[in-house]
Amino acid sequence: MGSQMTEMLKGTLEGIVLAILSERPAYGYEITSQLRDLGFTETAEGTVYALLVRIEQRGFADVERVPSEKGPPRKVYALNTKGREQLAEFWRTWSFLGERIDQLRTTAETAQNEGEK
Amino acid sequence: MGSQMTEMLKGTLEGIVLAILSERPAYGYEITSQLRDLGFTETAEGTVYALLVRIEQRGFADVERVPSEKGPPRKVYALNTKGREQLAEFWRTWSFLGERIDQLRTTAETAQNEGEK
DNA sequence: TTCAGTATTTGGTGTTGCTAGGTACCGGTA
DNA sequence: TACCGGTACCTAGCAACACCAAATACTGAA
Repeated sequence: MGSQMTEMLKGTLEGIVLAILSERPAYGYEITSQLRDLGFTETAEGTVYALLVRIEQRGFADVERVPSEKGPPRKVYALNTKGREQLAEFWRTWSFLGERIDQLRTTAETAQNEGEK
Repeated sequence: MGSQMTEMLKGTLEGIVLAILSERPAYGYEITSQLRDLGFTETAEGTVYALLVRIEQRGFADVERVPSEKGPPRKVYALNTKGREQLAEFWRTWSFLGERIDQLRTTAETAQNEGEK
């Protein structure tokens, strides 16, 4: 996808990563590949790492260094209480927005069809 | 709502306004109040006007100055072909994102419930 | 003439994801 | 040994976006 997706991910990517972390703790490289599997093939590695720094700084996750057999030590992020609250808030905001937009879509398309008669 | 919504609106507000314009031509002040009616009570006027400038500059809408009885002349924006294409692209991007996120939500909540057993 | 409502504009700010590169550790291969 | 691909993390600088604050301007009513 293109720049639309880039702009739309602003504000949602954080929620997406929080949701991934809510399933189980994970580290950056792992999250990046999970995002690829999810369909976000164009999300850059650097983006994920920067986001994780932010998540840690805001106290949404606890971090633990775990040695890896295949490379440098991993930084494993585990969602904590504050992070779960943030995720819940994300779902609320997402639902609100989704409802309005879906509503707008139906009325807009109806208006469109009326005009085509 | 708070800053979550602010960030989430990035990239979607343009689509929302394009959708509003797809129903019928409108001017900034009018769009602002429509947004309020839609539930976006915290969207600043300045934001809408800046967005409309962008929409015009990218050639998504044709603009016409129309005198008003109650104040300064209105700048009426009418969505054109390019704008409709952009709107269609917005719906595609939105659907894609929505599907992934909803999917993530269900799996995350399921995992959550499993953990609570 | 002051005020509220209508209507648009503009400069500066903070947050965000992306680009593009770098560092570092490991195993296998030439 | 030297090299390379896979793993794993970090960073500086950038562009886009929504928001804030304030200004301008036109109208009719108090």
